[in-house]
Amino acid sequence: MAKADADNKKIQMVDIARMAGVSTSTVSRALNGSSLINEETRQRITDLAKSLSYTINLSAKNLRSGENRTIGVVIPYQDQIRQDVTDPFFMTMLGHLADQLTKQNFDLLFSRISAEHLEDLAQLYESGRVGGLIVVGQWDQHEKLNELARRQIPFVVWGGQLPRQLYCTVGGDNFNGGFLAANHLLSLGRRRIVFMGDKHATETQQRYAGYVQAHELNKVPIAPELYIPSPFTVAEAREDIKAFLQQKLSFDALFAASDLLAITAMGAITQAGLRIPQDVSVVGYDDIGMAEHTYPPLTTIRQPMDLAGAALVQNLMRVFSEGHSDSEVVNTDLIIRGSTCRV
Amino acid sequence: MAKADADNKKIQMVDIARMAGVSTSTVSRALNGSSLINEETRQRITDLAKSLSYTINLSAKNLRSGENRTIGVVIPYQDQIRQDVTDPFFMTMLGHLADQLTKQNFDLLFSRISAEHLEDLAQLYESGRVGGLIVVGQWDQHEKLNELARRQIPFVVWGGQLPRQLYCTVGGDNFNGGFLAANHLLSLGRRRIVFMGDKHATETQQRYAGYVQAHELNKVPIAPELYIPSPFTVAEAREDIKAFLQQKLSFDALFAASDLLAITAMGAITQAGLRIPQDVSVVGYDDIGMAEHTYPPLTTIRQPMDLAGAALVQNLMRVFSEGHSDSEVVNTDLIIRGSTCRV
DNA sequence: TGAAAAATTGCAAACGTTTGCAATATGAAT
DNA sequence: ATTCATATTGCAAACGTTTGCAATTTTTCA
Repeated sequence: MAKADADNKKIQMVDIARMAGVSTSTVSRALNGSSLINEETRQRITDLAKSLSYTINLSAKNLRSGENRTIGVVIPYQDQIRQDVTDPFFMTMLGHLADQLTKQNFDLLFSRISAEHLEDLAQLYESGRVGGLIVVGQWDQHEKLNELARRQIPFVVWGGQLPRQLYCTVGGDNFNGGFLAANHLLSLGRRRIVFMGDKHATETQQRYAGYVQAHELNKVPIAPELYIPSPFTVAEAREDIKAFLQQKLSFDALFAASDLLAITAMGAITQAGLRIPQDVSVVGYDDIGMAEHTYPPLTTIRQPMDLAGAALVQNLMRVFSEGHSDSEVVNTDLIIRGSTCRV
Repeated sequence: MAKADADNKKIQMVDIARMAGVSTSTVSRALNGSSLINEETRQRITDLAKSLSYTINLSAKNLRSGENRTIGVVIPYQDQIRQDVTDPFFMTMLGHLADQLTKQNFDLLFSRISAEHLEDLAQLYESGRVGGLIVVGQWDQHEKLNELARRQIPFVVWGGQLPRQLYCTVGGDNFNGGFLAANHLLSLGRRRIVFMGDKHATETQQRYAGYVQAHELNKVPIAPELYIPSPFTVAEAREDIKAFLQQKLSFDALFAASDLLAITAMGAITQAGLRIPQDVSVVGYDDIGMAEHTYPPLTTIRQPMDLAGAALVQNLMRVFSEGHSDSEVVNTDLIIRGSTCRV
């Protein structure tokens, strides 16, 4: 299976060496940019290699050198739902990570792993399959991640910072994001703002804290019934918000922990006969591509994904070289669109 | 960088062999399920390996055996836009592929490559990084893919079948999908159906052909001006449809080549003061998760992504073992929701 | 009981690189 | 010319597995 064809033998270092009239050592060094090699020789060899479209055998290289330029990227899924996390947010992140890693000459191994079994990540590293890991989404697995850190596995996490955290995270400023969203709504005169999201997830929790803080600063009390504990998946969210609407509670705004939730909510709200933004103003989170193109266009909190991807990779490199890296927070911005307006 | 720690030496076969009092050959065979090994011995060794949480070094294994259980998955991006393809469709596909590959004990190497430079895929294979490739999205690169097939690179493509195709594709029945969509609209009494999509892409082209066929069968002429040549990205789509609406052409339905386009179009149409579905009925393509939760919920063509992922993997295996595999078409279904109604 | 067959194991040579060290060639300094 | 430093190259031993073959043990059968 997937064996090299017997006939069409792949060209390798020894072939190049023979053709160039040098040893494989020289070829190896030339191709790796060693300073030991005569510049003219190097040129000759690299040209030859290129013209033969030689590609080095990575297994052999990794085996011998002990390095591994493959990074595992993991987007854990929630076990109960055993379903794809299709939020465009993740795809965007994945794209940026791929770009950054490629730029630094790393490969990206994509792995699906249950959030409940993050310990399986260790195996990915210990088998030599990957040289390090990037975990996108911390969910509520803080302890398991700490355990991995104790085992000296090199990894970084997209998520929020927590007390006594042994690993490096890069994340949006969730507190500030939550604050910006709620504060925006409050400043528009909204007073009964529904919060929608799963407070078990670290990031959502921090967004909620920002939401609370905005209320306090504006001296607006929070009605505890205005909370929809919806997870990140759309299917249940729809039911949750419908059930919420059934209760006929009075509310004039909604802040959702993701754009996907927000868009779903907008659908249900509109269907219930309420007008957006006049009756209910809505704010999302992430600024996924579609947010700009819904009707009305969605006001949301944007996280700079390109910077985030770069920061994740950079911090992982630091973990490699220094065994540790401080956590980092990237800015968040409020993007105001048509889904919010003054009362 | 990413080197194994010098102190905390990783356990390897020779260690297990020593502890079990056998040779590494025996350990290797035991762990690989060779029939040569005594059942009791195998049990002892596997238990030992598990208790030490031994993980085999893949580089060494691959190097020696010549196998490679890593599959490259490529979602080419359009060069001009040099931007993430964030359509949830791709993420869904990626998830299913990951599941299938994992189930068969393969790893998934995610690679970003420009659709214009598909030839770079060869290198991915020839360097031994991957044992085979899955290309998601054929776009308009038929010839380049044929060239790869000529070079004996084992790969399969998610996309449509074309004449004189040297490679294996798995795809939805795009013709039928287009037919179902248009026929549904026509049967509702719609007569001026806008088609939105990039006819350069093979798949879209075939959907268009189905759309044409439905018109012919229903003896409804197609107005050539009812075509919006929009690519798969949302940003431009928005402009395109706005420009279209400016023209004030009369139309009573819209069929978009992706749900993302359809949802974007719905936003613009609603904004222009037209009612969906009464004034304009809309049909999308893909049935992404959100389609059910827009307002109104989107009528669309569903492709069974789980089956598709499985079929892609299975066909790639066949390419491995037989050097070739016939192309395959998975069914498409019309999912009727609120965005379409009788005139 | 002995010989042949079958089952189980070990030896040692690969796999395609990298790299410490030795070897050679070149140039500089005496 | 000789010596010594420097620049460039090659030799050969790794890296951690797998696997053909030989070696050993056990079983079978006459």
